[in-house]
Amino acid sequence: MGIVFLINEAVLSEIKSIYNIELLPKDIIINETKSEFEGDYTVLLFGLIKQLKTSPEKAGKDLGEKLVANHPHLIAAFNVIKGFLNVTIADNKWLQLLNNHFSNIIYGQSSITLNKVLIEYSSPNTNKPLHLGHLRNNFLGWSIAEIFRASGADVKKTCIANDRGIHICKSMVAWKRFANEATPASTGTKSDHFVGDYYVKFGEEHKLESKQLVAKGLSDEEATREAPIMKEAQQMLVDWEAGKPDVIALWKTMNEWVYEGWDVTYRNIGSDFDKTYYESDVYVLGKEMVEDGLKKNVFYKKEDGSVWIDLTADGLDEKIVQRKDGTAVYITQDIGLAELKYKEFGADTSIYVVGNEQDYHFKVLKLIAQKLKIDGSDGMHHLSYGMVELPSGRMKTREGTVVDADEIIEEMKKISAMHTEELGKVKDFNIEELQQLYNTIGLGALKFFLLRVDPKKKMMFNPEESIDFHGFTGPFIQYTYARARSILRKEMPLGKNTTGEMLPAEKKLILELEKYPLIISEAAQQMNPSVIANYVFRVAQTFNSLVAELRILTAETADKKELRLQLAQFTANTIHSAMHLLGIEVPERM
RNA sequence: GGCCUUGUCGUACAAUGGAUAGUAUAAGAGUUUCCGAAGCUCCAGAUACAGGUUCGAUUCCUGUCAAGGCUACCA
Repeated sequence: MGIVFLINEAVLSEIKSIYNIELLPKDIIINETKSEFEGDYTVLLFGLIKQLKTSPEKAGKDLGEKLVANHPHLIAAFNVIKGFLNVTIADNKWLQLLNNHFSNIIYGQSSITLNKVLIEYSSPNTNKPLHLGHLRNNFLGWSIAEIFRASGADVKKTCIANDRGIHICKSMVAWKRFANEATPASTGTKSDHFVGDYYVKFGEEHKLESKQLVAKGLSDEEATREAPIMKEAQQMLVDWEAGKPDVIALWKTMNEWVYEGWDVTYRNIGSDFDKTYYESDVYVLGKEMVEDGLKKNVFYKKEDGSVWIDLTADGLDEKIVQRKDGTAVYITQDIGLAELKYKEFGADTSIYVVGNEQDYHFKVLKLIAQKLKIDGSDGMHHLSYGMVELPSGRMKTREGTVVDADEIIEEMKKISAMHTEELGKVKDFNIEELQQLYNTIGLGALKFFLLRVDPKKKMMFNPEESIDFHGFTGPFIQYTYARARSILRKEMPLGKNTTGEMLPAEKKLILELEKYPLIISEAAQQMNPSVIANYVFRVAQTFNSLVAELRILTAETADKKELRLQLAQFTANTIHSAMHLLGIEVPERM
């Protein structure tokens, strides 16, 4: 049991004995005591005084006295300032908690109800390589899965490859027009980048043709629609759905190129999936469900043959679910996929990790799923994350401001190599060990940078100065781990119980370490890895302060040495575990 | 225009309605005969604006201003 829980329990029982009032655990608010005040934890009394019919000062005094008298093993002292009851935890309690952690707790494992969670993440379009925004998605999805797993859930991960649609047709049209049968192999280009280059080419050509049409007197909007290359792409989508052999063949080839390139990137960043769905497979099911929805009168057909849903009663608009030419739109596949995923995984909670520009889309999707009575639709949850922005604003393919995933990863490794060589602490490493280390540090820096911010918020990425290796960063935490391990390589704790008074630095670290299980459940509840990132940083900081202030291997007494060795080990274990929840590895030396 | 999000030290990020609003960076001052200086210590510096709700508001509500997103028979 965590310390906060124990205090809560004690306060509840004393309130009952003094005032004869039964309160619930959630009625008691307990915070950490601010460092300027005496004490470890603070019970807030303001919210209680109405029910207790007394003043905050009186309630604090009465409660404090009872707590110390009746729970001496837990609470050693108290003081009351205004409506704040500050309590000091008994030194022996800290030691007991520490030892419990050593013997009982397996990190990252707790025993909440075992519910089934399905996480869909990554889900890129097959017309270009992955960029920085995808990385935020991938790191978030992977981390959330791990955090849920640590909270006791049965987690599966899926990916939907958006492998059909106008976007891939654009790359295909441009390739047909301009490539002259070139291939990734013939040009020596990473294959997903190769396909992406033609997507960019399409955009350039489209802009050119639109301009010409505007010169002929068309409006911007008309020109955009009527440009021959756009018409060509639209025709290709119709041909694709009709199964025209040469279109299908080209589509298969170009998609294969993209998958081949992604595989490399996914392996690099550690993304993995229990199952990958393909839009080209599931859109058919989606269309069947549109038929079904028409029969159920959930959808309706307009005169031109397009199919719609009217969501005005729910405060939203009318939304198209199938075009007049009979082809599927974006949301059609998601309707089919929702049904399919429930059939195959039966998850009560189904999380979609998708950017917040699709907030509306997912609101609509959930409503449609509920109206169609798709199983599990009530458990659908959009984990909506903010864009990664550059100092120049949003990343734009056309303006060439996209930060490419492969490039940034390479860049991070290079910087890691540079720093490592400068410090010269691992001169005995061989080439493979060095490569492994640069990979660990570089990816660690990148992942930590993207995960340390609340997912809901947009975040800034400044290529020049964003990725730092000092302060609130992955490498700082990795460094702290290596430092703790270095001490432990010299001597391991014996695992004995120790006695004696706690010094402030020791107590601070224990207080931090003791919270870990609580932090995991908070992160799971909020679906927010930044909770873990902030926590593990505080642990590292606190440990470093202790190391600077106190001696471990040459401690004043044998008991102090044992205690601090245990703290070093506990710190290392916690860092290792918490960083794993973020998908970040930690090196023994760096 | 309508709908949704977000405005916190120079910069990047924190703060279930609680004490003097934290942290990191950059700037300034220290700190290596002693367990790893990618560290540690000290020093400065911010809640867009105006109201409201209450014992108490960065947090909740309203308005103004600012930024971003959605408002496609794109995905």
